[in-house]
Amino acid sequence: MKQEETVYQYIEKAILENRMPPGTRLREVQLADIFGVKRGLIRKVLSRLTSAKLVDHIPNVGAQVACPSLKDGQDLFATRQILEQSVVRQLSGNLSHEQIKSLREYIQQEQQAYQIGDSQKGVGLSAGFHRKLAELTGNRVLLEFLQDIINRTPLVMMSLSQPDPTRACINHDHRNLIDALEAGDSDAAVAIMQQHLQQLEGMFSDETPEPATDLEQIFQQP
Amino acid sequence: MKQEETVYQYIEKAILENRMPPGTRLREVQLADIFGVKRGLIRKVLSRLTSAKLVDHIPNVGAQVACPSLKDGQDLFATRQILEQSVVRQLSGNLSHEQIKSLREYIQQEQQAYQIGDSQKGVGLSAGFHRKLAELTGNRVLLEFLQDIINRTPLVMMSLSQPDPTRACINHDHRNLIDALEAGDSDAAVAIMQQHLQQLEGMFSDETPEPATDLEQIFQQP
DNA sequence: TGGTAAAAGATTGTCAACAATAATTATATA
DNA sequence: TATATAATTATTGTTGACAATCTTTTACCA
Repeated sequence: MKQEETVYQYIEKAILENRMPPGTRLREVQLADIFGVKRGLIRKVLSRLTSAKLVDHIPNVGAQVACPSLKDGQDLFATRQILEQSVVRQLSGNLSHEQIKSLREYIQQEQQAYQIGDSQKGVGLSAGFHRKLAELTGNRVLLEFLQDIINRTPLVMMSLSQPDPTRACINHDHRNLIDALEAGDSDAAVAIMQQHLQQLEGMFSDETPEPATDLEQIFQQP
Repeated sequence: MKQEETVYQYIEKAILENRMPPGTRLREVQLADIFGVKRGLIRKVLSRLTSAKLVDHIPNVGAQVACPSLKDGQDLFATRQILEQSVVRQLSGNLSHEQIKSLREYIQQEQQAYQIGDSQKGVGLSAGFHRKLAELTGNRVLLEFLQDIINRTPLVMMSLSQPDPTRACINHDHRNLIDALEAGDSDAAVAIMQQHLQQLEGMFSDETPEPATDLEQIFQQP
């Protein structure tokens, strides 16, 4: 695979999984050494992460994991409501049996992950469920935007709320949502999504986590 | 001003104003010579324009002005409908007298530009009106997304429709929209926006314009 | 003539060395 | 000791030269 893409995904994953809390400094030479690549490649990756708003870049000082403000979080969730409510309204009553079946299988995986205590995997699958819904609309621009928002959400949660295993999506909601989509009850589907996201947003507080320092250790486990 | 920003805006403007039609090749050394900057700076700018989807980049071949497909255009407009309908619904009945007045002054400028035949300026102001609405929501994420969409729209129109001075926003719609916003008639406001965008989208065809070749000439006039 | 292969040219991609800037430490002084 | 200032170190930013790749031209042959 393309080297740049690999490095990008490693760092992105480490940020999304909160192994590098907001504020953690990302030094170019250090990252280059860790991944065994040239500094120029790291610069490109950090630049991309910056435009994805996962990283803050201060000229002549450097990059650090982004620290979204409370307002950033509120605006993100407000926009997410607009887009995801539209998604479920579009999908409601318009999914094939195969598509419904595929969604049900997906949330079963999700549930299993939580049951065996792998909340890390569960959170990832929960985010994946929302992406899957966006994919089903077939609208690539909408998918692109929602992907962007979904990726930014973990950082917002980390910046603004206590680390808490229950902060993930509620699997029960996902099941109810699929039922409503299958039944073609678009009002119910929209209402479920609205409450679902509101509940997530409700977990904000004003705690600020400590930045990480030991990057080598963080990238031990791929 | 920062050199990179200046160059970015020059090239962006040239693309948005259709001085470089879709498919026009953007050679690094040529652009570097034109703007009197190093090639590295041009590479950064082209990279940013690529992630803004105004430029297509083919590895080891180079950059060219993006050629959005018909589906790209449809998806873009569908997403624009979602976001802009939400904007006017939020704004309806929630604007101060000053804000309404500012909007009216704005479309007066717009109208004047069209009346004196400066359709170039008119198109720019029309796009600005839509951005202004997004700004008034106060939601920076929403603004960011809509800005992105508004910037991509001219390229879509150029790729998919005949160059046509009437392709711009209809000023009359903008006036009616402000009236509805002031009156707090959100349903009317949404309906106006819906029809307004639909009309714009209706101008698609399957013509493909010729790429430009003489970049020096294009950048004569800043 | 038409088509294929080699050579030449043009263009993008990468890198290592250097420059510029910021952060840290050491030093001097009241 | 506390503060200001200078020297040092660490880090990011830039550049020119070279490498890799693609495109065009040329030469050759059936």
